[in-house]
Amino acid sequence: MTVTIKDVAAYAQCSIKTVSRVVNDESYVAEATRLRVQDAINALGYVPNISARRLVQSKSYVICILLHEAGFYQSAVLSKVMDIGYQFDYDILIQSYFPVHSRSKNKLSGLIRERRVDGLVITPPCDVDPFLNELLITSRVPYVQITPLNRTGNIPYVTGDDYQGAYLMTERLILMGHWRIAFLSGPRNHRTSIDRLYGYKAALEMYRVPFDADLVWDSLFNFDGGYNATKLGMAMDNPPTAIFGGSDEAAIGALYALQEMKIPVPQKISVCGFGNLPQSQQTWPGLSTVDHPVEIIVERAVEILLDILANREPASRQIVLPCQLVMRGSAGTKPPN
Amino acid sequence: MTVTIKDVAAYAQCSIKTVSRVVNDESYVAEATRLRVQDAINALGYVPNISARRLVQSKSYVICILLHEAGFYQSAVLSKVMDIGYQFDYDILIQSYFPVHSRSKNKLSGLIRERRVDGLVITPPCDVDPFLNELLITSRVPYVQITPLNRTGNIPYVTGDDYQGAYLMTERLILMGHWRIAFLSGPRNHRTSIDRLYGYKAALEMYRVPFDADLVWDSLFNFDGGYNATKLGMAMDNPPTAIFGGSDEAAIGALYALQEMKIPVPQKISVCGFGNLPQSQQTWPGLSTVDHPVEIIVERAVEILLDILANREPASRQIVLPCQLVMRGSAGTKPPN
DNA sequence: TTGTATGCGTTATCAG
DNA sequence: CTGATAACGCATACAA
Repeated sequence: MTVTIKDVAAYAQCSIKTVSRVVNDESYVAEATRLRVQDAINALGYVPNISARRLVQSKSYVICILLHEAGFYQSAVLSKVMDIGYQFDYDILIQSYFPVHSRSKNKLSGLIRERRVDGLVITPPCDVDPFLNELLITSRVPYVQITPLNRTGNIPYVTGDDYQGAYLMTERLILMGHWRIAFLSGPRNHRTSIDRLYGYKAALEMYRVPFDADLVWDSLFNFDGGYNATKLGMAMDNPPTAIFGGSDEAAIGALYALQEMKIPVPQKISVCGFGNLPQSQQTWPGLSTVDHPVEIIVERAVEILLDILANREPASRQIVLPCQLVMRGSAGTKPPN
Repeated sequence: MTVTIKDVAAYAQCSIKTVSRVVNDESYVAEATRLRVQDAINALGYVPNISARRLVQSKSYVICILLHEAGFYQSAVLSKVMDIGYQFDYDILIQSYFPVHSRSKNKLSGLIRERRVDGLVITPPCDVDPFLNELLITSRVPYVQITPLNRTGNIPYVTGDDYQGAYLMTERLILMGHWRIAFLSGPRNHRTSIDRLYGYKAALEMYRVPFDADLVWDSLFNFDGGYNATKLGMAMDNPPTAIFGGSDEAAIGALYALQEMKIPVPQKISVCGFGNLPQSQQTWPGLSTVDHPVEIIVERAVEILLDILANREPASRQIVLPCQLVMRGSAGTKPPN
């Protein structure tokens, strides 16, 4: 039925090992033999059986991208993954991981323990889950983390410089005259959220702008969170003249809330986000934001993983990429009182 | 090194076949033996080698979702895929397919011909590519299409009723007093685009609203297309009082253009989309749109594929799901002249 | 209810 | 440069 390496060998009148050599581009094959084998392969339409190769090499040639939930950030990650996926020899598996579902745990556990994947890229906030960490350690499967919580040890990771990005944006807002800047914060165990808050605080301090804890609004980094926080926060006695969303999603929620309250942006209040997700350039006004280089981060993470799998020492195992401001229409100078 | 079925058999003092039976939940195993084997498995930490199983069964236990590019629609598809992926025994591979890149072709070709995947879900507009079709036919790999161009033959597909959805929305706009309704059309070879245009035309006809070819604006179904078309179209002598975007993306582009031109929505002009993508509820005003049940479509498509792979006859092989209107703030009654 | 023997299609070893 | 042969770990007829 299916044509195997034996058939090719018979057709080309050589041993299967020689066919194998040709298929795998090994050296020490006479040119004449190589051509004869190539012909045989074409004539018979031979395609190597990947399962056999995997079995004998104990490799799956699959890497897994682990994602927590399906949000806009995750979509951006997946976009890039798709984009590069066809370029290398590994297949890319996507897997969601919800620690609360035991089925999800089992699935992932099987994936790793049965060696169905050679390595993983872990996206936040999967890395905070103890079960996953235990699994990764005990199974000794290689992995690279994206923006992980814990950056001690020798585990490879790639991340954007959230602290620096938040600092830059806060500084910019201050330079535009804003003194009362609300910050939409995210989940407490999310490293990204923590760093961005610190960056915000650091800039305030540097410019001697008093920090007001009442201006740190919990948003969970999503649309609804940003919306609710803004609705609530703008009702305070002394509302801010700028809102800095720790994530684009939250900032877009804030934008929506302000529209609903008929508070004009940026005339009355400025709004900024963090991420520079595709959505941020489609709002009106365009969302000023911090470019968090997701695409490069994903690319680097996959590169490192592939290096490790190939026993190459990666150029760098721990990468922190700088963020940049992207100013659009949603931020302006502080309005006169 | 690694513990195999033999080790378990030795430990449990039985044959490997018996271990195999226990592992695969086959009948005809004495309860006592089963327990002994279970103990051995636990004691030794045995995990079946998936590659060996795959080799001997000639199955990969992997299904592939084929996507064309990385847009918001694709993100919605992936979200759902992720959401259900951990529930079944197959691993999910995502693969992009750009017919113009030969590398992309090679990758896909290898994936299918090397039987690295047992089946595929094809999303639009991948299905219009002749190379892919040829590949799918000759390789005899099972697949299910989502919203395909060609619906003849016996190839399983799942789609939303684009014609009906567009009809409903156009009707609604007419009933709100609109007579001049622009339609943002998509790529000509995109079945979705064609059907939505027909639905639009049919409603106009039904209500005896004259069709004006100048009101069909090319948008490519994306943000930029919608933006450009609107900028251009609104400059005409007799501009429309409503814009019906054949896709949410295009409609969001239109919304942006109108904001930029300071034409108030919905006071001066109504805007509607098609898709009900997550983005459509985050614009201001909220985008009135047609709910295209992507999630259900994906779910059904995967179900059908799994049925086929398990040699079960699917409940239905060709499914057309109705669309529903979702009215939000962006559409209102026609303004007085 | 249990076991034996064989094959799946490669890659790897080591001798020619 | 080439080839015979042994793994790889499991499933499955076929026996017992």
